[in-house]
Amino acid sequence: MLCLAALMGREASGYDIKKDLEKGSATGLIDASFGSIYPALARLANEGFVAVRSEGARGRDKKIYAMTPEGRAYFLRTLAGPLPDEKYRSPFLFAMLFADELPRARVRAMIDRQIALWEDKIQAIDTLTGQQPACAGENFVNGLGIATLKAGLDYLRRHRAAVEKAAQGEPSPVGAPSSQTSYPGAAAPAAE
Amino acid sequence: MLCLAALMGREASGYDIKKDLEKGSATGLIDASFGSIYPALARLANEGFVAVRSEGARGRDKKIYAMTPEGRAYFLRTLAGPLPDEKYRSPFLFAMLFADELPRARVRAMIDRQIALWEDKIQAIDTLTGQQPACAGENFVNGLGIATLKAGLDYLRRHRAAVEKAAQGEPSPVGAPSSQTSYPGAAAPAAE
DNA sequence: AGATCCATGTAAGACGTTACATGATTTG
DNA sequence: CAAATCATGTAACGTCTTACATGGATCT
Repeated sequence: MLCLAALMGREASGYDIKKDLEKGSATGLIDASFGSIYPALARLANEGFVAVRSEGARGRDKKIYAMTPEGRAYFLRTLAGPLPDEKYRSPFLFAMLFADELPRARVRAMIDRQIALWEDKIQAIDTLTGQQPACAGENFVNGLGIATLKAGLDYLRRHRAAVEKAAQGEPSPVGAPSSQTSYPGAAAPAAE
Repeated sequence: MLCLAALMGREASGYDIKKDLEKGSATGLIDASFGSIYPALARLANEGFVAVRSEGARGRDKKIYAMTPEGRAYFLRTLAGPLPDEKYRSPFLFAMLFADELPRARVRAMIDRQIALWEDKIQAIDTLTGQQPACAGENFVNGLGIATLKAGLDYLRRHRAAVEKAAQGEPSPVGAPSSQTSYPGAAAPAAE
């Protein structure tokens, strides 16, 4: 699916596809490693959804893949069919659920980092949007990304004080929780 | 990690943990199947991070797990350590990237569905927030979720017209792309 | 009585990443 | 000349989901 998507726009080698995904506006939304790209391309070629052409450019052996009409039809048919649920895995948000139990300095650092990450992502999308002309679909997705990222940033900036206040005040060298909430028989800190 | 998180708030059986995750405000953010929960609990018990107690309530054999001080320390230490990157997998956004090539009716339906999903999620968070008292961390995460979801909804409503206009106008029974963009030798539609 | 819920666990399989193995070419 | 980049692929490993196997209890 991913490889087919990459080949909708142009012909490419496995290596090219990896680069495209890294540089694309949608990092974190879409990515794949060589270990999945190469087998996927081989399978797609086998099924007739892509065509391979070897190119010995300057002595290198390079396999250039291109979508076939069957591949295109299959791809669009799949996209138009029922889609799986979306999934958002955020270790940051997961950690924030327990901000009350974490040292304040760490909570601050995590939020700082998240703000920086989201700012960078907005920046990256902006830059890419300025560079290449995009179709309506891409503009739509990029715009949606920017809108939600901005809303997230805004929320983080406005509400961070509340969580940070609730976090554990004592720096306490490393990981020794200062107030145990309500555990029967839980008193010994156990450093390691 | 997930199981430890669930056991931060209360004692529970594997079954209970699954239910908690399903009913928690963070569906899509956090989930796990029995196939991963039970082995995880066994491993954690083996490592001394949780304690097991069998309870033959009404003849049923039920294993109730509770966090140990070691487990608690381990959990908080991990959360305070370096966190992996966040990942957002959205088949919807992925499909929208190619909205220009999809039938307009399908694009409309997908956006309608996404709006409904996000509305439901906001509703679910609101309801849960009203029911149970939460710590600062949970309120923070819930608030952030609502803020970004609302921004997303707002964006979808304001900009959907643009993508829908760019999508393929001809309904054309099923999956036959009406305008091939620029593929050398791509003329035969190939229904299947 | 039959369906549904409570409850645990195993096995098979899908999927994806990391690391390894290899080698040419370009750049500093 | 060394380092980075281009380029492909395999193998090991981990993680998770699905499906299966099992059985008591509760509800209709």
